[in-house]
Amino acid sequence: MSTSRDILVTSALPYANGPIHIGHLVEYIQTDIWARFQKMRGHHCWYVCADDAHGTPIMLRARQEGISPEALIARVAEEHQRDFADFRIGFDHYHSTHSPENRHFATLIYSRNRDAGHIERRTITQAYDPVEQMFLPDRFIKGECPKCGAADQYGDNCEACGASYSPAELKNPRSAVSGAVPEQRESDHYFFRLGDFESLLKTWTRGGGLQREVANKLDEWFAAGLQGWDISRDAPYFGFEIPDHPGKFFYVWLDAPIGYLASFKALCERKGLDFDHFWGPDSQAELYHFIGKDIVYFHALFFPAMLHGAGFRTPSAVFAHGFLTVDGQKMSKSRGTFIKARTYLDHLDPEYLRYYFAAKLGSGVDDIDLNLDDFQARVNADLVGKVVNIASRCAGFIGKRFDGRLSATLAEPELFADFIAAGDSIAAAYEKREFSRAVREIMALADRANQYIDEQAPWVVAKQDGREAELQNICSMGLNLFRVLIGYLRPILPGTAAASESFLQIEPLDWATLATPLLDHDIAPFKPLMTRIDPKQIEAMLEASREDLSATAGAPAASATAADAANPHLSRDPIAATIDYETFAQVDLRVALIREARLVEGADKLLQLTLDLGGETRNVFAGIRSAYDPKELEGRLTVMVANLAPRKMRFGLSEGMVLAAGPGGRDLFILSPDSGAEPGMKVK
RNA sequence: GGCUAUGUAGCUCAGUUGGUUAGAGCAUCGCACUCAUAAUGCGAGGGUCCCCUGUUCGAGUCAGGGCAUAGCCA
Repeated sequence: MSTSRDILVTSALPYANGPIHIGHLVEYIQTDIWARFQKMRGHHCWYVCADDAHGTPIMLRARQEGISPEALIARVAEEHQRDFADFRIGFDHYHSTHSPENRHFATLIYSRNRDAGHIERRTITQAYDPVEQMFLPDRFIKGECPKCGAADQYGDNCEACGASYSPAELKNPRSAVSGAVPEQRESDHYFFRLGDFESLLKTWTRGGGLQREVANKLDEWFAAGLQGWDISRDAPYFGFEIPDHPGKFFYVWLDAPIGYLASFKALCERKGLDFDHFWGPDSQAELYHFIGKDIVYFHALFFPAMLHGAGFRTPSAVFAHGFLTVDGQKMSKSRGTFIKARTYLDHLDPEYLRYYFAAKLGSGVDDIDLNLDDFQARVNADLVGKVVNIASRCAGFIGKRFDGRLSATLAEPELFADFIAAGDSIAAAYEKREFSRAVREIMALADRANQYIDEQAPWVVAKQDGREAELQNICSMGLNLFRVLIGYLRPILPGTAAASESFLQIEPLDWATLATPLLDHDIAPFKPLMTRIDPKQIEAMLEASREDLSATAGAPAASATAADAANPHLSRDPIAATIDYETFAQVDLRVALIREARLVEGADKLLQLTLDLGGETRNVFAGIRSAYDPKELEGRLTVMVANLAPRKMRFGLSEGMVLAAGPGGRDLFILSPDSGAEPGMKVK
């Protein structure tokens, strides 16, 4: 084996506003397999990660939950780490971007780039929410698509027609936070001059550390010209304040990748490692970032440029992977295929998913599909039927007839040598992240092991007197083949490997010791190492995932694709997940008489309604001015949500809402009960 | 719309620099076996390699144009 390498690997940082799901796990499992493989090869490999804890979505979510952002990210960090640990993701350290180390490095990298002239100030115009008194990220502005007119689209692109545009182009824009009409306001922002690093980046791109597809993408970006990158955000913002610019904060995407440094720094403190050996400008250590293909931009352009500008080394390589689909389609909440890590763990063994992903992962950026029927068939056939079964077939004889003792000699040294020789090719596949190839080769060996046992027919030998030594040799040979197989699978199946090691009563396997067969050795009684997947478990997991959704009713339903546009309403606004009656009954709908309707001074979308509930009146602001003249509403009956929390608006307190359908503009239609209904009647 | 990928058996995927009759696992069917968690072994059937047009003695592989799917467009 070659000399020991110093390797630092990372997975992208999960965002701290929600739980880990099986889509995330593709990356953590991929990275973990690679890191475990490197460790088995005897290299000094460190695997670090962290929660990405800053930004507007976290700030707003915390506010929505009525807790501080710190409390939110602390809770999520705990959930994330429990999920990762249960999937046997073997981080050497897990940190947070909201940490002193990260503040230190973010500030350092910023100030060094600033001092070198790579930061410039520009005044930009941005949407501003006058009610919340904050600037709005594109995702927090909603309105009608300027191309197709679909209502309720985000500020960056349209989910109905796929158009992309700037928030300023949206028709009837409004803040997703307060509902207010956004204003355009100016603000000073700080930009990282990415263009200063074009030649560095071109050299780095050609350095061989990037996948072909990713390098192609970069060439495209080079051709388009590198633009400055806005790295600041205005208060209020949950993040790090820029030291020399009070009221300005580092954009979350600035300090997220810097979290790799911060997390590793914390590991260095714990383990006494030399940080500069890995991150210094002349570092000879290897540095790899595993990421999803959607964030190549940040990792292959900004991050290396900022590191270089601040006097750190650039990554050896960035490894992008594709997305996960389930049964050939995007994960869907309504189909139950939006499966959280925890939901999976409640029903299935993590080893199954680790194996299945490994069996499908290559070094490219292709999406991979979790086909649930295939998943069950493949895990049962390969792992239980083939691999674990080898141990099971042999262990009984060794236990019952030889008191758990393996032979002192190896029955088929040539076959064993073939198994060991195959290790080079398997290792090469692991090294290149061609896990699916490694799995194919390992399974071909498992087939040979089963063929060997079949040819030798120990169950026949066992019935013949005087052939005891032969029987012991055959079964010992089978168990030695099993030991090599489980060694090869160890990066993928750490749990099964550990159980096998304790069955064989051996130290944790590494690549080098596999070549020495286990002879004249006592093993423990055999216990099943892995059980089959029952389809009921998968069905129960899907069912639970559907239930997860109803627990969070009110979350936006899965977005519809432009393809199923037969009915534009259903495709723009898909039917939400099923809820039970109790959930529905929480909404108190009442028949209301519109006693008075008035225009609202200063609001071009609102009408102020005075609603009579038969003994109680409510003041409600309704966004229906574009469709109704106040006079035509007075005296009408309609339906309102009577127990909606009052909302303070600029024009007063709104104590409920009236129900209306339609995309907006003139096409808004409020509900009316049939004649006979009286104000205050409950709708149920 | 532009760009980057992907499209091979019912399912999931291999197919190296173009080279005989396109492969594997699962599923299906037949046979054998009964040590093993109904596991295993042997064998069979199953293909318009998305479509079209080229290049070539020869194309799953290369080029051009379509179609479908996914992602990116800061």
